[in-house]
Amino acid sequence: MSKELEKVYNPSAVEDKLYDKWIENNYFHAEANKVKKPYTIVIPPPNITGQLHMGHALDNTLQDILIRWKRMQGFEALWQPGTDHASIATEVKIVKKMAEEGHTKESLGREGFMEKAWAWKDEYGGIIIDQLKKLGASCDWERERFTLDEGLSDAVLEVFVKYYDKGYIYQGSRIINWCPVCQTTISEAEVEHEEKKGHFYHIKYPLVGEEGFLQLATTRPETMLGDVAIAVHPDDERYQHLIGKKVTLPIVNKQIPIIADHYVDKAFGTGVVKITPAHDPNDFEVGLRHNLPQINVINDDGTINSNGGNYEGLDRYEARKRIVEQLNEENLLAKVEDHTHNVGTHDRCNTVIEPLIKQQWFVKMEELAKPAIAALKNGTLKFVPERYGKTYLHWLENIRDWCISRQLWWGHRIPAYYCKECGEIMIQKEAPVQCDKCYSTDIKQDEDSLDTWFSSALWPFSTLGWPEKTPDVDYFYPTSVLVTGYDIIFFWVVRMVFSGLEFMGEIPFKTVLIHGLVRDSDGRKMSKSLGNGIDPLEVIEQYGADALRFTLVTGNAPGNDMRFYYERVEASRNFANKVWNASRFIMMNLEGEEIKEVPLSELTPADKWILSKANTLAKEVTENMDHYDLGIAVQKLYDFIWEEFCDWYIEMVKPRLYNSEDTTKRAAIWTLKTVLIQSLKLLHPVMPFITEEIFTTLQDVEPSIMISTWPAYIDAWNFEDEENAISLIKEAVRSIRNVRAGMNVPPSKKAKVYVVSQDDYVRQVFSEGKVFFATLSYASEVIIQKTKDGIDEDAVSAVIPNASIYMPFTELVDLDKEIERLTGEKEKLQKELDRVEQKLSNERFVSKAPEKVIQEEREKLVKYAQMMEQVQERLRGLTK
RNA sequence: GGGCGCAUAGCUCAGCUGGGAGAGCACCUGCCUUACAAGCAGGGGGUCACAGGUUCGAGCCCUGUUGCGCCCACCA
Repeated sequence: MSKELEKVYNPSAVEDKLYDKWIENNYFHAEANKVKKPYTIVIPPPNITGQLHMGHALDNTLQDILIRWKRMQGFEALWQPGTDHASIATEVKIVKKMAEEGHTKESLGREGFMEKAWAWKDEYGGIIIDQLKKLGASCDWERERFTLDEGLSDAVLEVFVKYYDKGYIYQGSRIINWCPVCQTTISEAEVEHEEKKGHFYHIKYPLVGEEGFLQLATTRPETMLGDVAIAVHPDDERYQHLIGKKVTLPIVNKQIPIIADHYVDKAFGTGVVKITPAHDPNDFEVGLRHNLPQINVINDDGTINSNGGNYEGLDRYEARKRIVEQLNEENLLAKVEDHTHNVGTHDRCNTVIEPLIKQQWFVKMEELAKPAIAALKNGTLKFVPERYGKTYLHWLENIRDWCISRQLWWGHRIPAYYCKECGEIMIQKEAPVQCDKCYSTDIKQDEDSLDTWFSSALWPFSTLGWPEKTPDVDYFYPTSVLVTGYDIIFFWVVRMVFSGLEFMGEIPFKTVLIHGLVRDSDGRKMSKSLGNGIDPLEVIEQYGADALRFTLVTGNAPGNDMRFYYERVEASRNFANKVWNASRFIMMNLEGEEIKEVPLSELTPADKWILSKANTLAKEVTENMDHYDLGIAVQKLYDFIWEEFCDWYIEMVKPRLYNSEDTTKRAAIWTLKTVLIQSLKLLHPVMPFITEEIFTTLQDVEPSIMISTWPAYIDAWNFEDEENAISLIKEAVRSIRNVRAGMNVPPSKKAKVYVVSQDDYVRQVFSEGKVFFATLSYASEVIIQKTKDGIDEDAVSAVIPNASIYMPFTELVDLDKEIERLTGEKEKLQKELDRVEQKLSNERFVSKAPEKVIQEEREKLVKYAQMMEQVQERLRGLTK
């Protein structure tokens, strides 16, 4: 009845099978359950345009680890999945595909377009979900949502109307960021500032009514077509006499006033600034202060409009070139300098954005930001690592109103209805049949749609059914933790927090776990344009999902970027294989019987030692996970399983397994199995597949490791004495191996090993561990005695605290080499002794350091002195 | 201009509230020991960027310096 595993772990042979099993058994499903405590994570909804990349792999691995862990801990663990319609990103793709089919948005019209768009969603929207499944994500797929589905759209309308009624949403003509390629507005957060090389054009504006010029510099000469003034600082002595006078605007040949405004920096350039309210955010403000006209000279597509006179129809950059030429011809161009400056670009398409004045919808942020700021300051909301709280605060404290309207079709259409008769604006969830005011039925809905983040801001509660009062909302909200990259704190985290506070009265999550970027092996960002991205699916195919997951959480602290390279994946894969083979070994030795509980009293010191270590491990791993120190937790698991369990315990136990007469054999088998299961459970959240495969093969009692119980610390498993005893034997084994290796003695060459100690306890420890001590130290025989009587003078020796070890080799040993080795040992010990003695003779140390630390130093002193004595004695014996 | 982070072994990185410097990979030596050569045993290798300070004690705390990196910001 004992089962067997394949010789080498083959992930692709088991992963899909196990995932299907989990799904079939509904293990991922969570429901409001009053008996249990909820633990909730909402997935950062991937774009339906997306393919799984390393960033997703990391983000979702972290979430899956937390969810699987909490599920095992007995929480009702919900991982809420779904996807985002990603309005602009998706619309771009849809339009592109339509173009290939010979269609445009205009030719299809809004309805036709939406049909195509939904078809596109049906075809591609599920790809990334399938990819997440390959990773092992234990989302509750029954609950999968989409930001444009009915319920979530209802939430969006509800929120829009409530904000509007409260006066938080308003429509206004403001200067906004316009993308001439995407032909839509974008929010502040979507503008990326790139340092670009450009020019500084110094232009002379002739004074009106007197000789001379005012010289100023600009990086965008084409905007001068829309200049309405030039400004100087009110206190600038150079220009005092000119304030209130006029200059002639070159090219346009129009007189514009010279005004004074504090916005101008006297020290920068000539201290003179051209004012173009329609195309610069600062100038816009200046224009408002001075009641200046706004002259728009740029069309939506980035060409010059009819206000640009001869330049009408030219692209903004062509116009720039020609305007500079004309200025030069007219001797009004003083000079052109090279100049690198920050240029705002659209984060989606990299186009230089154009500030334009347009009628748009905005969310007033001041009041909404206040509670979100307070939540962080009073500690209800926490960031891990903490420093990202500062990023969050800084953004909120300087927040500007949020431009939410987009000139796109793929998204939530703004629920604003205009009466064509009287111009009344009606904001309501359902389209009105007639005008509230004049009862006309000639009503038109606003053409614009909402920023995609408007709907994802509601994700933590809209996915649970809000605005309906569902039991799920009650039970699962607020969620427990949000896992995301630092790059979307502004876009998403901030907006979820203020939305949650506003509509639910509670923060949407207690903790935000921030992770960094996965970079390539040279530290570069993985990107499509560089072509340096690594496909997680390929890694999974080649090494297994567990190896990928393990790699992504190893050797990394929260919030830090990491480099991805295959050597690390190989190391993870090797670890998986190690676990696999250790399990295989144990199963081979189960002897086909179900091992019944063995009383702890029947365990040998070695058994108790590993059990005690496994017990401590459970405690520490749990603590580390509590603090989101997953990297540390994983490191501990790795060390324990590979070193303590495989390299030491399994080797210790072999002689007992191979000896059918050994009375402690059953205890060994029980311990092997118990510790293995404990290790598998602790490892399961990180490596779900391999642990499940082994767990279910190993035993028939429990159907799945993922619904088994997370190991708790057990007092009865704490064996301090045995830990000390085994660590003494380990030290002896290590020093014997060290000595043998130093003399090039092959393992096949066995030797008698004498353990000499005056200490009764030490002799007892070795005598209890005699059998495995012999194997591990390549001994033909182990003799434990109180004195060195009868031991060959030429025997090679090793020293451990309170005992000397002698190995008489039958062949000639190089005595000089032995003396050299012992001398080296002596020097090392002397150094340690000096250090400890110096410390202990320092009065201030003895009087100020904690008692525990002092005691430790004293113990070291005794130990080293004792070892020193043995080494010296040994040296005397050899050199006389 | 403001904020934040990083600088630890040849490489990539851990190092929790300060108490004798760690891992993986690479390197050197020896092993096909009946779980695993994707392995076993042993080993070399670090003025923890620099300079001060606090402390009995600093990789860790404070100040400053240098070099990288990121974020934010309206200097035309």
